Amino acid sequence: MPELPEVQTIVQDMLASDLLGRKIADVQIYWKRTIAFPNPNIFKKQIINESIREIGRRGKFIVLTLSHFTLLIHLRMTGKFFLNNQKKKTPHERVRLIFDDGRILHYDDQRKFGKWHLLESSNEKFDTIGIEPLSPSFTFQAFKALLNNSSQQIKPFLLNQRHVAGLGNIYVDEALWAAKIHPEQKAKTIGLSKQKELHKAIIDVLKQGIAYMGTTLGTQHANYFSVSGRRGGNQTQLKVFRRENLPCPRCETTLIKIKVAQRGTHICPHCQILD
DNA sequence: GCCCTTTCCTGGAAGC
DNA sequence: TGCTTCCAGGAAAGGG
Repeated sequence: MPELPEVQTIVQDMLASDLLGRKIADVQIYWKRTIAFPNPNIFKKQIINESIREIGRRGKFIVLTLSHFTLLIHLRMTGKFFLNNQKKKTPHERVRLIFDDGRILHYDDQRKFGKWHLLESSNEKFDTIGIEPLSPSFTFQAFKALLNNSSQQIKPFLLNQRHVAGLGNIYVDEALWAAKIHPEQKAKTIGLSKQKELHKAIIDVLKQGIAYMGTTLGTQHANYFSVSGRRGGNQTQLKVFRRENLPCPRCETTLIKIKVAQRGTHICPHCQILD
């Protein structure tokens, strides 16, 4: 599932694909509900003839700055992009953008959870998104203040995009394992030294994810591919995620899978103890 | 206002 | 073998 490192890799791929300055000549919508805003007819009218001015990321959103609008895309579980010249519709294609050079950006989304928003300003959407964990504003002091202000369990706290932007199930499990914190520990009850370890772990697991160009799990129906169709490499670096019944890389205790806030959660029952 | 539950979706896996 | 049920999960909406 695309989280910050996967979205970052997609953005880097789009930038490397010479999409900047390209004009959108046409658009096809195969699943109307993918277009969250505005309604699909208005969306079509507004986006045709727009040019791509900037390509970026905010949290898990891909941000395409166009001539007059901002296109925000959230891939959720199974959204993917492929850029090529192939006109044939793929089985799970929901939207396609056709550029003035003939290339087609196919948006594939098996489970139809992904959403596109075409807005005049991205501000309204970004008001509710928290700190970028790889930006200078993600200081330990800022993170500590957020933790000390929440009685939520640490796992759902970290998954909540209002606090820290871009974390999902994979990188939260990895960061909590690295900091030796149980996912059900209440945020405000985490001690100072573990708060510091967690702050560092979040940055480390995300940077590693980007360095390995994302995490691709599974084979046939893998949930993440870059724009060029390349698989990520970070799955070989995971320490706990989807590694239940395997030994903990730190202490060799058998890793287990539990449920926290309705999410499948992977922990080492020896390293990650509730305080 | 905070926290928990439900909903949206498909297809592979598990159960019978 | 073939059918049904369960499960995966990000984020928004609804409920307590």
